[in-house]
Amino acid sequence: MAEKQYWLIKSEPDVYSIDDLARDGRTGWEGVRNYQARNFMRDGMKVGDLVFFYHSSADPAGIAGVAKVAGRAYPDPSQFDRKSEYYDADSDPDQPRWMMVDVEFVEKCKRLIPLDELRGVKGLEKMALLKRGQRLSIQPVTPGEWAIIAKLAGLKCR
DNA sequence: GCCAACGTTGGC
DNA sequence: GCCAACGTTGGC
Repeated sequence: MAEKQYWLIKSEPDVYSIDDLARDGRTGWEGVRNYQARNFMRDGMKVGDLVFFYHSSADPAGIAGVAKVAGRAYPDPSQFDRKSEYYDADSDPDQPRWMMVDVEFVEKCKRLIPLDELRGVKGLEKMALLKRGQRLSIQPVTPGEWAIIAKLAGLKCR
């Protein structure tokens, strides 16, 4: 049994927020069109892995809650949907280019932890999210980083 | 294989 | 709305 891993996924709350996930319970994380992010979903994410739900392009941006990986990666159907904004004409149905996972709501932070605050927290100096110019929408989180943030956010799952 | 041009992300 | 940073594309 592989060690449980931790992740972070970004979402613009105007598009899909932690409250939306709480309402839906579970959702498909479709539309990821970046190879590195795809690889994390396809090769890294395992059922039960915990995921920080990060609000990007928000005021303030920050960590809003926790989800968990609900299933292994599967081909993202939106890549074959001509009407979808995520349609990819170059993706071969026999060898789908883009994958997605389902995520399940776990809990909401007692308070949102703003990006600005994270930058000042001891122990998070090397966190991927805080690196300059970091745009990756799916990132691994170390157990140490998880523990620090979970405590700050008053989360039950640590 | 290089790299300029272009498109996108996301903080501010 | 601006723009720095970055990923992708395509000409050569």
